Amino acid sequence: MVSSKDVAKHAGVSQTTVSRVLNTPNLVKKPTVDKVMAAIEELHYIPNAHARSLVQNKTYTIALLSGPLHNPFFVDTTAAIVNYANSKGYRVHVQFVNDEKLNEAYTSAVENKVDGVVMSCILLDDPIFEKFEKMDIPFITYNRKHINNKHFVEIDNYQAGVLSAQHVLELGHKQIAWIGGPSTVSTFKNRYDGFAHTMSDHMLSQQYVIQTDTTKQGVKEAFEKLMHLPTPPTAICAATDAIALQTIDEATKAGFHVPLDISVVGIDNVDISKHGRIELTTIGSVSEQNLGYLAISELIEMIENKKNSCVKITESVKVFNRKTTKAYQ
Amino acid sequence: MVSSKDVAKHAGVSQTTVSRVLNTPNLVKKPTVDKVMAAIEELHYIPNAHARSLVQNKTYTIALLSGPLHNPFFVDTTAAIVNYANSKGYRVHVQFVNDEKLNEAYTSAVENKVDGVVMSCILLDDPIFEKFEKMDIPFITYNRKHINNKHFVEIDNYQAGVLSAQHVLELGHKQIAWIGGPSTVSTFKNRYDGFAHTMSDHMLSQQYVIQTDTTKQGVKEAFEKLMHLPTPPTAICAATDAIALQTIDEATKAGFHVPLDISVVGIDNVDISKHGRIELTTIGSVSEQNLGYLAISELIEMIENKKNSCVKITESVKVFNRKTTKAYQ
DNA sequence: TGCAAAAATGAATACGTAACCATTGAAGCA
DNA sequence: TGCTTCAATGGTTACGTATTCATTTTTGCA
Repeated sequence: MVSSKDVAKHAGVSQTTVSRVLNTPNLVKKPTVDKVMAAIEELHYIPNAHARSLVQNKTYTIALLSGPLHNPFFVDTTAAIVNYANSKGYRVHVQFVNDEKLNEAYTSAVENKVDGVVMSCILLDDPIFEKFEKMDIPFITYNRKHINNKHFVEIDNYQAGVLSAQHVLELGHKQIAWIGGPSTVSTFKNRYDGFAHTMSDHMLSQQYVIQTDTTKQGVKEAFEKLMHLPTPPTAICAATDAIALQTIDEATKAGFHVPLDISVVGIDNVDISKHGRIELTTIGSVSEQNLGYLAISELIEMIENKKNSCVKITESVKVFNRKTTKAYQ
Repeated sequence: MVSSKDVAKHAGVSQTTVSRVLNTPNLVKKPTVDKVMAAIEELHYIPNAHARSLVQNKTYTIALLSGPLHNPFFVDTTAAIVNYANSKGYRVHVQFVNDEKLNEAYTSAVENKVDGVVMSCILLDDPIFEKFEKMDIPFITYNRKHINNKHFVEIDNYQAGVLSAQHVLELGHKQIAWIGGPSTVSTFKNRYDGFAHTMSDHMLSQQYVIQTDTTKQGVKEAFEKLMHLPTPPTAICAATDAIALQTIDEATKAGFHVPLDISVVGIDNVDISKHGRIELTTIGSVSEQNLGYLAISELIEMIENKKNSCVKITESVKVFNRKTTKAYQ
C-alpha cells in the first residue's frame, strides 16, 4: 500500500507538502507541485479515503435505506438519489431494507459515519428518529413519514387516497375495493384514510378492504379473495402502483381483462406505469418531480449549508388518467 | 464523538480491553465484559468503521458499478447483488455509470479501499482491468466481458443472438430487424454476431440492422427509421429486453399492435418481461439464475477464501416463448 | 544592503481502532 | 511453599491522512 509518506520520500519533500499538493496546490511552488505529481504518477499513489475521513470527520458518503426494487417506485427514486448524490461528489451506501432488518441498517449507517441518511423505510413511530437527531446526523425521509412530522418529502397521501376513490366513483363504480399495506407506515395509513373518508362520504360500505404485506404472494391472495366474493368488486384502488401492477398481473393471468372486466387505479405514477402496454391510471405528484430527487437535493443542502430548518415538503397530487379504469355499466 | 477511549475511562479499564470486549469477548472476564458493555450502553458508543478499516485493511464494502436502472436488467441484478452482499455483512457502494464517467467510478472505488468490485460497465478493452489486477483488488464483471477473458459471469450471448434470429425465422419472418447497442461492449457484439451469422446462414440480408445508444430517444428513432422503410420489418430482434420493451412501447404508442402487426423478441429474460400485460418473448439463461447473484456470490467467495482461480461462467440459454412474437402470414 | 513581511516548507500531532508485546495475578501441581 | 503455566489486562504502536505550529526561504521595499 503506497502512502503519501512514500510519495514524499520519493519526491524529496515532506508528507505535509504532498498533502498540500493534493488539497491546496496554490500554497505550493510550481516546481514542487510538478515533482510531487510526478512521484504520484510513478508510484500509482491513490489517497486513502478512510484515513481522510478519520481526521476530517467527513466521509462524502450517504446512506440510502430504500424499499425493495421489485417496487418500481423505489427503482425510480433509487436511480434519482444515487445519480444526484454522485453528481455532487457523494458516494451512496444502498440497502434495500425490510422492516425487520431496519436496526442493522441504521447501525451500519452510523458506524460508517455517513454524512447523511436518506430513507424511505421508517415506521410511523420508529425510535431511530430521535437517535439520528441526537447524533446530529442529517437525514430525511421520502415517501414515508414519522409521527414527529419533521424532515420529510412526500406526496399528499391523504388527498391521493381521496382522488383514487373519487376517480372510480365518478366512473360509476359502487363495489370498490382497496388493496393496501400495513397501517404502521404513514403512506399506507394516510392513503387509506383518504380513501375511506371519501367512501363513507358516499355512504359506501368498505367490505372490500384488504391489508396486504405488499409481497407478490400477498397481493395475489388479496386479489383472489376479492374475486371469490359473492359480488366481487368492479374497481380496485391500489395503495401503490406496485400493488396495482401486481394486481393487474394477477388479473390478466386469471383471465380478467383490465379495464373491461375490472378497473384498477394506482398511486405513485411510477415511470413504468406510462409504458404503452401498461398505461396505468394512477395518482401522482402534479409537478411530476421524483420524490427521491427532492429528498437527496434537500439532504445535501442540509449537509453542506448546515441549515437546521426543517424540511417539510408535501407535493400536491392529481389523477393521471390512462387506460386501466373504465366507466361502470 | 465518543470513542473507545472514552468508554475505557468510563468503565475503568484500558482501551485495549474495550476493543477486546467487542472483538474477542472470550478473552475477557465476565464481570469486566459487563462493566464495559454497561459503559458502551451509557455513552451510546458506536465504533468507527473507518478507523477499523485503517488498521485492519478490510472495509466490508463492495463497489457496484451498474448500468442505469431504467434498464430492468440492472434492476434485477442490483437488487440481487445488494441483498446478497448485505446478507453476508458487506455494504455496497452503488454507482450507475455511463461510459464517460467510468474512470471517476473506478477511482472512487480504489480510494475507498473496497474489498471488491463487481461491475457490468466494462468496455471490451478497458485498461482498468489490468489496474485492478495489479492492485490486487478482487473483481468480477457480469453481463459484459473484457477481452482478457477473465473473471466474468455471463449468458451465452452469441447463442442468444442465434436463438433470437432462429425463433423469428421459424415463425416464417423474412424481414427481420436488429436493434442493438455499441459493439465496444461484449454483450452487444456477441449477441449481434450470433444474430448476423444465423441470418447469413439463411441467405437473408441485413438491411435492417441499427446500432443505437440504447437510450429511450435512440430506440425511438431506430424504430421510426425502421418503420418508415419502403418494406418495413415484420419482426424485430432486440439486443436486450430493455430495448425490446422500449420498442414495444414506441410501437404501441405509434398504433402498432405487438405481435399482430410486428413481432418483437428480446434477450435477458428480465423479471418485468413476465408481467401479464407484457409477456415478452425473450432469450434467457436456462437456469434462470440472476447474473448479479452469480457474480456477487463468486466475488465474496474470492474475497473471503483468497482463491485466485479465475471465475468464468457462461450460462447456456433458451427461448422463453411468450406473447410478443407471432407467425408471419 | 538590510529588514520586515510573506511565501513555502517541514515537524509533530490527532483522528479511533486493532494488534503486538509486556505485565500482573491466579491457578495448578509437586 | 515454590515454581510453572495460563488467564486477564494494560501500555504502546501503527494505520494514512490533514492540520497546527514552527521554521526556513523568498520577496518587496526603503
